[in-house]
Formats: sequence, C-alpha cells, structure tokens
Amino acid sequence: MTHPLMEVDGAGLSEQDRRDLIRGVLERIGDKWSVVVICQLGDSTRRFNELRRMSEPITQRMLSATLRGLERDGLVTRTVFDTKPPRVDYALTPRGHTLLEIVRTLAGWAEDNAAGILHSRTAFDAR
Amino acid sequence: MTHPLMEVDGAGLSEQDRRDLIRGVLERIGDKWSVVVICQLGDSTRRFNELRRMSEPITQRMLSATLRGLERDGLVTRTVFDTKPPRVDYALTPRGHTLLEIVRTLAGWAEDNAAGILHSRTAFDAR
DNA sequence: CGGTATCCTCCGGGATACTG
DNA sequence: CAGTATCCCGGAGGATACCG
Repeated sequence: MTHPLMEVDGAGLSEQDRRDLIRGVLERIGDKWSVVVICQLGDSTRRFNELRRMSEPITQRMLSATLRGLERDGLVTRTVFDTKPPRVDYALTPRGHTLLEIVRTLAGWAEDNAAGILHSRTAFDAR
Repeated sequence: MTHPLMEVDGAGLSEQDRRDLIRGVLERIGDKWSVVVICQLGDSTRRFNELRRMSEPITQRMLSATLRGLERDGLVTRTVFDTKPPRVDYALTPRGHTLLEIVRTLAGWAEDNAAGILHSRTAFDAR
C-alpha cells in the first residue's frame, strides 16, 4: 500500500509541502490568461494569431508568455512549420485535455453562480 | 427585449462578456490564499486563529483580506460571538460548498499531475 | 506571420506595529 | 482573540517598437 503523502516523487511530503505543490500548479491556471487559452484550444489546434484574436484583448507578449508556460508544463504542444510565411500550431496535450475538463467545470460554475455572486457583492458593499 | 447587463445567466452574452465574467469569478480562487482557506473550511467551521495556523505561512493581514473577499462573494459566513475574549467563526455557505467540490477536484488533479509537470518543466528548462 | 526586447506602471502581498 | 494601519517592494502584465 502506498501512503497518500508519498505518491509524488517517492519522498515524504508534509501537509505544508502538499499545499505548496498544489499552489505551484494552480498558479499556472491562476494567472490572467491560461484558462482562456486552454479553453480556446479545447476544440481544435490553433495558430498563434488565431488564438490572439480569439483571446482578445490579450497582448502578443502575454499570449507568447502564456503559451510558453503551458508548453513548459506539458499542457500544450508547439509545432513549427518551416514555410513562408511561418506557421506555428498549438494544441492541448492529453494532460492539457484532462485539465480542460476541470476548467470547463469551473467555467460552468462561474457562469451558474455569476448572478448570485454579483448580488452578494452588491449587498456586501451596500454596508 | 433584454438589457445586456441583465443577462447574467448566460443566455445572451457575447463570448467576450462570458470570458470577462468567468475571469472575474476565477480571480477569487486565483489569488494566493482563497483556495487554501476554502479547503481548510471544507470539513468544519473554524475560528480566525485556527485558520491562521492551518494555513501557515499566511499572514494575519492576508487571512483577514481573503476571508473578507470570500464573505463578499457569499462563499463564507462570518459569525461574531460577543464574548470575552472575542470569538469569530467562519464557515462555507452552500455556494461555498459547491465551489469546494470543484476546488478539491482541482487539488486532486494538481497532486496527480505534479510529478509529470515537474518532469516536463525540467525537460523544458534543460533546453 | 509569429514572435523578442524594453520600458514602465500598478498593486498583490509581506513585515511590522498597533488596537478594541 | 481577532483584527487594522502603514510602509514598502517585486513582479505580473500593458504599451510600444523592433526582428527573422
């Protein structure tokens, strides 16, 4: 039997380490654009400027940085075609797709609860 | 006829508005401590300093701010007992519990994928 | 087309001290 | 015990210009 806290890399993890680990991963989807980009890549492979338009008002710099971060974490693949003009395709990896499902759940929750949350905020601020 | 600002339930929102809405809600759980605090409140009601210890190394200031944000969004209730010394209890609302479930899924995903992600990062950085 | 390079601003959040 | 009040800094991220 495997101890729950020893599953990651074989070393023992404290509750503290566990939270750090989760936070480290959540920072990826906690940033300003990752969730948006992941959602846009959900249906199909996309090219850079295609993503840029779909994710407006993202800046070129931030799209580039976001994609690099997602690629670094093995959530997105980057495929370069050596044509002219250049063409680069981005797509979700299998790991990225498992995250997409959760992110869609989260997005659904956000939509379902948006009205209630906005109402709560108004009530809270009124005081 | 429907006024745009009244279509918060998702019926006639532009793709842009939909993303803004989701981002607005995700910023709550995207900040540094909300997810941690929500998880700690998952099992039972907690007092302020109890949460503080459970969420180390959070600062007093940030716990206070995080709880206020969660309360504002109707995710957490704050109950003051007028005793000495003072006592304040925090608990998840029903809405907070629905979010807790998703957050737990997310935390589970983070744990399950932590090793793979760390490996991907190392491989990516090696290049 | 698909990016970098630079510069600059804003604010999330830590440290510390004080309070009802 | 359960908070506020200040001060301050690093870094996320926007604007803009340039590049292969």
